[in-house]
Amino acid sequence: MVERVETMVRIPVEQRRRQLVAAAFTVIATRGLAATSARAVVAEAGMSLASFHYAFTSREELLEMLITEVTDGEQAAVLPQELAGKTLEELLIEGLTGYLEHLRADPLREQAMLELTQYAIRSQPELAQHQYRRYREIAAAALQLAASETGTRWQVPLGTVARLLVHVTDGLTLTWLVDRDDRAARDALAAAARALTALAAPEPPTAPEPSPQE
Amino acid sequence: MVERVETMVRIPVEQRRRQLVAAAFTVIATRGLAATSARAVVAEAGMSLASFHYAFTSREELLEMLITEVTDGEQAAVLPQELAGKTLEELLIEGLTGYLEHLRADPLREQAMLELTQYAIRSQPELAQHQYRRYREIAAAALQLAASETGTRWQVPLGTVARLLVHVTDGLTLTWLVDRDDRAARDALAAAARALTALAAPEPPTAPEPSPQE
DNA sequence: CGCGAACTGGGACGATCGTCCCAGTATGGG
DNA sequence: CCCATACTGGGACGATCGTCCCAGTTCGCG
Repeated sequence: MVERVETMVRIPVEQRRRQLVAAAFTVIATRGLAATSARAVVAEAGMSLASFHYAFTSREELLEMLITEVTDGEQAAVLPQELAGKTLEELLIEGLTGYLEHLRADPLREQAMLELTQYAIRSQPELAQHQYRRYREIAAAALQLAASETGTRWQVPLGTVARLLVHVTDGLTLTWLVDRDDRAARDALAAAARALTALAAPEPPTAPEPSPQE
Repeated sequence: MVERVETMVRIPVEQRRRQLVAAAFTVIATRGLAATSARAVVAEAGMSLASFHYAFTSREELLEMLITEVTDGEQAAVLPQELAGKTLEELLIEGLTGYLEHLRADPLREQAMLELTQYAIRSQPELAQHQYRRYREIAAAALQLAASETGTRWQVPLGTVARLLVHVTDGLTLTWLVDRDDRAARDALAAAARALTALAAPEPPTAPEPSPQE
C-alpha cells in the first residue's frame, strides 16, 4: 500500500537541529516571528513536520536554541579595520559606519534579531539578558581598542560607555529600519561619534608620574 | 425561545471603537501583541465578538487606529520641570531621568509601544514612520528648550541631535526592559547627557556682532 | 545476514484564530 | 405610538496552529 519513497533521507538529529535553526532564522527574517510556525520552518528546511518534533520537543525549544546560537555567533561588525593614525572620533565614525553598512546590507537580519529580543523579553528573559551582555562585550572591546589605539582614555567606566554605545546602535537600527534614511543615519552617527569622543581624554604618559597636586 | 437579555447595552460606534482601542492596548501590554486576538480584546472590553466587527472591519484596522491614536497622544515625558539656573548637562540628565522614571513606572506601556513599532515596520510602514517623526518632534522640542534655557546653542543641526536623543532613549528602553538594571541605566544616562552636552556651545551675545575674522 | 534502534512520512487531534451571519432587541424620528 | 434602523448576542465556518502517533523504512552492529 505504501509506495516506495525515494526521497527519504536519514540525517542525524544534531545536524537536523542545525538545519531547522537556520531555516527558522530565515523564516523569521523574511516573514516575521509571528509567521514562524513549525510548518513554515520545516517547509523552509525541506523536511516533514515529524522531523521537527523528533529534533525538538516544542517550538519554544527551537527558538531557545536559535537565540542562543545566534547571539553566541554574533561578531563585532563594528570593528574598524585601518587603525593607524586616526583620531578617536574618526575611529568611532568608521566603526559606526561599518555597523550601518552591515545593517544596510542585511536589514532583515537585524530586524529578526530585534523580534527575537522582544520575544525573549517576554518568554525567556535570561536569553535576552545574555544577548545584551554579548552586545556590551563586543562594544566594550571595540571601545577599548579604539581608545588604546589613539592614546586616549575613557573618563567614564568602560562598561558605561559600552552600554551607551549599544543604545546608539540599537536606536540607529530601529530608526533606520523605520525610515531607511541613509543620510540622516550617517549624520546622527557622526554626531554620536563626536559626542562619545567627549567622554575620553588623552592618556597621560605611559609611566605615570605622581601628579603634583599635594 | 430567546430569554430576556438584561445586560444588553447600546453604545454608539465611535465610543465602542475607543473602548476597543483602549482594551487592545491593555491586552498588548499585558500579554503581548501575539496574544492580542479579537476575542482577547472584546473579553478585555467586556463586549461580544460581533461588536468588534461592527466597529472595525478587521483586526488590522483596529491596530492601525490604535497606533495612530497612541502615537498622536504621545507626550513629552522627557521635559524637565525646574529649568532655572541649571547647566545644559543637568537639564539633560533630568530629562533623561524623567524618561527613565516614566519607563520604570509603566514598563509594559513602553514594551507595548516597541511591539507596535515592530509590527508597524512589517505591516504598516507609514505608521511606523509617523511614530518616529513624532518622537523626534518631541525630542527636538525638549532639546531646543534646554539649549535656549541655558544660553547654549547646538553645534549640530537640531534634527540630528533629536535623532540621536531618540536613539538613546530607544536604547535605554530596550536595555532596561531586558535587564531592569536601574543603576546601570542611570550611569549610562548620565554619560549620554555628558556626551550630548559636547554637541552644544555657549550662545554668542544676543545681538550678533560681525566676527572679526576678516 | 538479520534485527533492534534510529529515523521519517503522513495523517490526525483539539484548540484557537479571523471573519461572518442572522435572529432578535432597543430606540428615535415621524 | 410605531416602525425602520442602529445595534447586539451567540453561534458557525474554514483555516491554521502546536503537538502527537504510528506504520513503515533504513542503518549500524552483532
